[in-house]
Amino acid sequence: MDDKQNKNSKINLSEVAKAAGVSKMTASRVLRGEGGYSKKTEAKVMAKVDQLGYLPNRLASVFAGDQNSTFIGVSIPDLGNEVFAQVLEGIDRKLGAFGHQTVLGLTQHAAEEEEKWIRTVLSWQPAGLILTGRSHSPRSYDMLRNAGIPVVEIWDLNSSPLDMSVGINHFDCGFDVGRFVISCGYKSVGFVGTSHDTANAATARLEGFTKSIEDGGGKVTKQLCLHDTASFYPGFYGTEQLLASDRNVECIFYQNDSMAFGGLQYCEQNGLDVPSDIGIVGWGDLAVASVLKRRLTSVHVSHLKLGHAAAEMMIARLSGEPVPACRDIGFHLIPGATVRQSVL
Amino acid sequence: MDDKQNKNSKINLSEVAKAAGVSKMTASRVLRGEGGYSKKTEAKVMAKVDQLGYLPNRLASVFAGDQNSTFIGVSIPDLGNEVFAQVLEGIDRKLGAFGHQTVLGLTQHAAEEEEKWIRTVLSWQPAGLILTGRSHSPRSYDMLRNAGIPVVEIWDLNSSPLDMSVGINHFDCGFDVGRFVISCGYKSVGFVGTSHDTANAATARLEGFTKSIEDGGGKVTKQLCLHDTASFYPGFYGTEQLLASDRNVECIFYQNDSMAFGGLQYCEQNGLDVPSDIGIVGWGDLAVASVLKRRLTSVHVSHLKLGHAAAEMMIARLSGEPVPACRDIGFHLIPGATVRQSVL
DNA sequence: AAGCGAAAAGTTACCGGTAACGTAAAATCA
DNA sequence: TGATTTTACGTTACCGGTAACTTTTCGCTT
Repeated sequence: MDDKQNKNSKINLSEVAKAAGVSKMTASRVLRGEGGYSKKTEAKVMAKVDQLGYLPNRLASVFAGDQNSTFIGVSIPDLGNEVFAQVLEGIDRKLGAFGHQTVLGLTQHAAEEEEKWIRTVLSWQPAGLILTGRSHSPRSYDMLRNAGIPVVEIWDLNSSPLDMSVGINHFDCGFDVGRFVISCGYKSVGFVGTSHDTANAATARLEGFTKSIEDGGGKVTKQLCLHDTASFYPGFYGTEQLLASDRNVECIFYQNDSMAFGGLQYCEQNGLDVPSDIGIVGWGDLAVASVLKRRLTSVHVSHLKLGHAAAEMMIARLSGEPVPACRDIGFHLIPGATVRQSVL
Repeated sequence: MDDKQNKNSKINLSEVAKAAGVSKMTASRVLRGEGGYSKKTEAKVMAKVDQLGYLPNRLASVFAGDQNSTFIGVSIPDLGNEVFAQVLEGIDRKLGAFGHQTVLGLTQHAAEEEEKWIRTVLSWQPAGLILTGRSHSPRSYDMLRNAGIPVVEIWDLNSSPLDMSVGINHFDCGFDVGRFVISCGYKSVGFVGTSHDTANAATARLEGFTKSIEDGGGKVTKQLCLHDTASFYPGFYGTEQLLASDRNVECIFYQNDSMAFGGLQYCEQNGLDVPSDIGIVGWGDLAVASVLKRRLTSVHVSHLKLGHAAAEMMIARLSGEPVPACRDIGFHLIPGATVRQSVL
């Protein structure tokens, strides 16, 4: 009953127009501020809009206008990783400021999940898509190409993106970290992360890291890829596992600072001094690092800025401005104090 | 040119039907699996769907069917607070599993932002709304009532919700924490948080806390509401500020564990022993607490479960099942080791 | 073979707006 | 004042699907 009444009370443009004594078209013009009507008419229509509490049906107008909607589909692997939460926040804030809406998709790092989500979200005629990661299923590629809408791939910089790409080069980043670790005199190092996906950015970092470690005469003796979120506790027990299987590791590179902090705690609670007994290197310059006594060796990346950049590229593209295909937002190494002093 | 071609290549149901040699309606029936067609026809249509890469236009079908969409609008204050990121993750995962899409809105704890977002998202004819918090602008209330769609208010349990409510009673929660703090023998206590909004859940916790502290003969001598996110560093400098203005505080209650950990770090780095010099109480049982040597005194709330519950209520309601107006997901106090031993 | 009912397919109208075009009224001009 | 332009508004058709109804086809019965 209540429901029925509500449905009845959901007034549309025709009713507003009728109430104001004008045609539907005139009311439409007034609402869009398109011009071509008198002040008097405008006042009449707006009065009725207020009085009746009219809310336009954007579904209908997008549909009618054959234009795209203001939806932007945004896919993010998971929100348990602080990094992605920040990226999403950056994207949504910027998009919102420009009148766009975020349709969220959590893909759990799985290409099939992403494909399912892409299919669904495309059926809503979004204005564009922002996807995390550069590897998609073949069908996803087909759908994305056919859709003919802007696509921004974020996170891992893609020199030949589907359309646009913004992020950093994770291989290079890992490489720089490795070189730095070598310069601190470490030879036998380990890695603790959670990515089990070869196309993943963290994997790219590990590859770059391994390369420069080996170039420098060292060795990544042990790498752990846990099936878990990249958060504190996996860093803790990952460290335990790694050290249990290889006691000679001198320095550990973690997927991010949260994990690194978990590792720090493990060491501290097990009588290992950082950095004299073991070196700890994080990634991302995350919030937790800001309160530690000893500056965590890490890599600064502005995740919020990454989100902003992605949204800006999308918006620029939608308004017809020329947009470069790739944008590198850069990173910089934070030497920190959780490794031995570098000779550099 | 590419664009034009893409637009042309965006085929619709009519074209599929024509290609398959059937009417639009028959093709529609096949795609919806509605029945009333032969196996042979089904095969013909599906073959063309695959061949042409047809993607249905959900905008049109929602519009035509006069049904609501599968969108659910979800408003969240911010993602810098781990708590809300978890809630959102819980909501989206559950909604996704039932074929719904999340349209995100970050309200920055501001009722006006929320109102703007509600207006926009309602124009997309969502199936329902999930809102964080129980206080909305008068216009928001009007719009929500007029929309005639299910609304779930999460976070702070609302005994007279707009429609449905799920969360915990934050006043009671704060009250329990206060009673526990009193039982540990503390008299002069402080609070560090970030909420400057009186209708906020954290404020409700503070009120409950203050009540029981005063009931127990103690006093909340200093309360700090920072204009910042409820994260690590604000906990750190908030503690510094609080102690600078009142050296006699024996125990501090924080808005969440992240802030509490920031406080812990401040104390440790400034020669204050926890718990002998000062007691630290967090809230939320967040990820960082899992790796600390000393169990952080806190309150466990399952944020993921809260998100699931909200989505479940929404889905149940949409499928016509009876749903209780309120659902309390509960909490429990974690005594921890960052306060003096309780006499309880 | 005619009759009948069910299954399969087609027709029409419509959802709520907007583009494109048409027309009446007001303003400007010769 | 009549012709011409401008402004203000109305009409019609359509976007891409689906509900409701109608028509055709087909198998089965007697």
